[in-house]
Amino acid sequence: MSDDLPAAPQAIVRVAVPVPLAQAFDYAVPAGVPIPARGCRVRVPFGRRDTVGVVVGHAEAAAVAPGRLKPIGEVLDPAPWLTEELLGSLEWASRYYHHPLGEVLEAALPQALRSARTPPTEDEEVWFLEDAGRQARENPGRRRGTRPDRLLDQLAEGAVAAALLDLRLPGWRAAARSLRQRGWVGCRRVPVASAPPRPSPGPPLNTEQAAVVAAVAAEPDRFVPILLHGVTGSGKTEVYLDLIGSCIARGRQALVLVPEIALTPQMLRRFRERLGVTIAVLHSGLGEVERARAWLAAARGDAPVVLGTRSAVFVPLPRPGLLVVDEEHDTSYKQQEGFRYHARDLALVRAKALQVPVVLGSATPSLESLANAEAGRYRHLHLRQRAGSARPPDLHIVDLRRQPLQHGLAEPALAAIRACLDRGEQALVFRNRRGYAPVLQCRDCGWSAQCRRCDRPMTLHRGRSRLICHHCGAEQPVPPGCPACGGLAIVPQGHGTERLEDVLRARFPDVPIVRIDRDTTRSRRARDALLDGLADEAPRILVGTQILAKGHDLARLSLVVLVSIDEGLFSVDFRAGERLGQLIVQVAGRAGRASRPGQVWLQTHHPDHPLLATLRGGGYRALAQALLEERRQAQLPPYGYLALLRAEAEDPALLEQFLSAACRVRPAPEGVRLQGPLSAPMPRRAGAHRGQVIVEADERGPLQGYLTSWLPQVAALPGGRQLRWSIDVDPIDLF
DNA sequence: AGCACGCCGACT
DNA sequence: GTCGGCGTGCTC
Repeated sequence: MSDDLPAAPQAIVRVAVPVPLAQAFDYAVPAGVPIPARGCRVRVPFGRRDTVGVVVGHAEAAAVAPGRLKPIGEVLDPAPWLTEELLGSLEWASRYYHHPLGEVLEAALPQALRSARTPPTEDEEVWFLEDAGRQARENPGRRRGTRPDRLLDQLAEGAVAAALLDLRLPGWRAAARSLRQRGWVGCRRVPVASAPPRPSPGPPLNTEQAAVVAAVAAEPDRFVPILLHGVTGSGKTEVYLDLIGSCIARGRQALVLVPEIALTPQMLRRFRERLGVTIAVLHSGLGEVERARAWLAAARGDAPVVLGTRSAVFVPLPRPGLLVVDEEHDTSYKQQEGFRYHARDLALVRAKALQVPVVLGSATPSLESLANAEAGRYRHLHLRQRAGSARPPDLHIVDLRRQPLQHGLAEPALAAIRACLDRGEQALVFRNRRGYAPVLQCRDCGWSAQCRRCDRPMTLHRGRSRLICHHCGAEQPVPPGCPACGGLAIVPQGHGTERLEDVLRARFPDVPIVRIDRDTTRSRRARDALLDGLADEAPRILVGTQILAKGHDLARLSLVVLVSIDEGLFSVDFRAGERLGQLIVQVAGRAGRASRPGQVWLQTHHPDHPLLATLRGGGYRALAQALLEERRQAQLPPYGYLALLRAEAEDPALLEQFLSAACRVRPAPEGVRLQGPLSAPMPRRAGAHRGQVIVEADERGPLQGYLTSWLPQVAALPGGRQLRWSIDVDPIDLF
């Protein structure tokens, strides 16, 4: 009888596999195996190997001949870790950034979940002393110093996690086993995140801060995008903490994104102490196990607060309540290789899908966000009051054309530093170039040290006695004489942080000088020591790069000198002006956080540059207005839309051939323009020749439509395999 | 991306 | 005669 029944239709799942291919692949689900839901990881045979993919759909019939359909190997998750919302947002991102879904999913999952291994459990094994063990420790005749004895000592104060015992007492397990048989010790599993909420109250909010909190509280379960424009020192973090606190109180999860360098132990401690909950932390410095643990804690809904950098935007939030993007203008939110997403933009996409408020905070908002606020798409809320000192810093411009510049620092700036130190305060000398000198040049024949793989000057690092290329990392010894003419007059040109440190040491021998850049913070220990030292309030001079531009409150800092900003004034990059304005304002914000107003001294050969005049006259707001107007006229973002096809190859002819073929392969429709082939602003890097095609459009829709039809044709171009190419939607720079 | 297959140069 | 170069094709 049952033989006559039609065979049950075979279940087919559509699986995204981590390969650079746009399609998903169909697999059969063997009879008797429960059909995995969307978002479940499955092990599948793929070509001649096995890989882990994610179920992205179900199908009635396979897209390939039944004979080619393979069965899935194993269902790795009984229930999906990826929520439907996250999967949907990732599918959106895959389409928007034109990056294969399988690779997007690969980027979103922690490494530990990308393989078939079982994910680390979220509870941990802890060992404790039984009463019998406690009595045994009292026995005066016990043999001291043996492993079992030391284990008893370890546990005497209370239960200890197995992971910690691994560190403190290598080889403890054998001892633990025998002691457990005697009933002296025991072990159990406890959840990691079991700290009861014990929030401590923060300072009372001022009216502006309270207004922001009220705006979010009014509509907690809706997508409300808020641009929180708060000057440095206005207490944006207090607003976040208050919002997160009420989010937790409603039993919801908050996701907070911060730029990489802003996520310091100090910040984490502040969050922990104020919110009184365990914070799941996700950043690049984490080990894979810790990373997976934090991710899973969020995915299970156990972590009330997730704090992380760019890739934390991919964390599942089963109980979503609030998204925060701190320093939303920061370019480190844009991934610059592979899947080139923008975490801030994806936070907006997710907040909309999750129907929760999203707060974008910055003292210097991106022009994109300002335009969105102006167009009414975001709510624009302000924090104008600086806590403590009432006044913004005074801006002084040093005209380098009228100043003899012996040492990179002009006399007025040096005098200001002296005066600052004499007041018992601290000065910050900011220079966006590490190393001793950006160029090493022969005075006789004009030769300069160039990187032969990048065609760019190499930076002299005098402490290490090396010439280093900051683009590809190539190193050379410093030549004793000019390699071109044999002369001995090779001299360093320009000033990096290392040289400024020397200059300042000679000029201010009585004052401690602390240099903070990638070279002095290379090792973790050195970095922690330097950052801990920042709390010191004695008079001194800090010299450094970007690293000093944000984070840390430096209570006694009252003077900031920007050594040179001229590169930023005349860069070819259309975002250079915006970046420079943000940098000046952010660095200036370091000064005068205490009771005294700060001073900012800015050295330039172009004191009359309109950017500086606007910034001086009307601050960041005025500058942003002016820059937005320029962008509008040039049809550049946020009033135009860009995508960039980048390519690099060893052979310049191959590059040219590929890019011009890409320009011809499909004509751009009305409203979309192709520009190229162009050579990249840095035409050679690490030996590779680099070029690009710019795709411009007046609207997002036509740009997306064109990319969707164009890119498959670009991918099919002959020769595409001999070079590296990628597409960058909403590029952040044109390099 | 992997990983195979496949056709032409210098080696045990 | 093979080991091995990387061009091209495929992966449900």
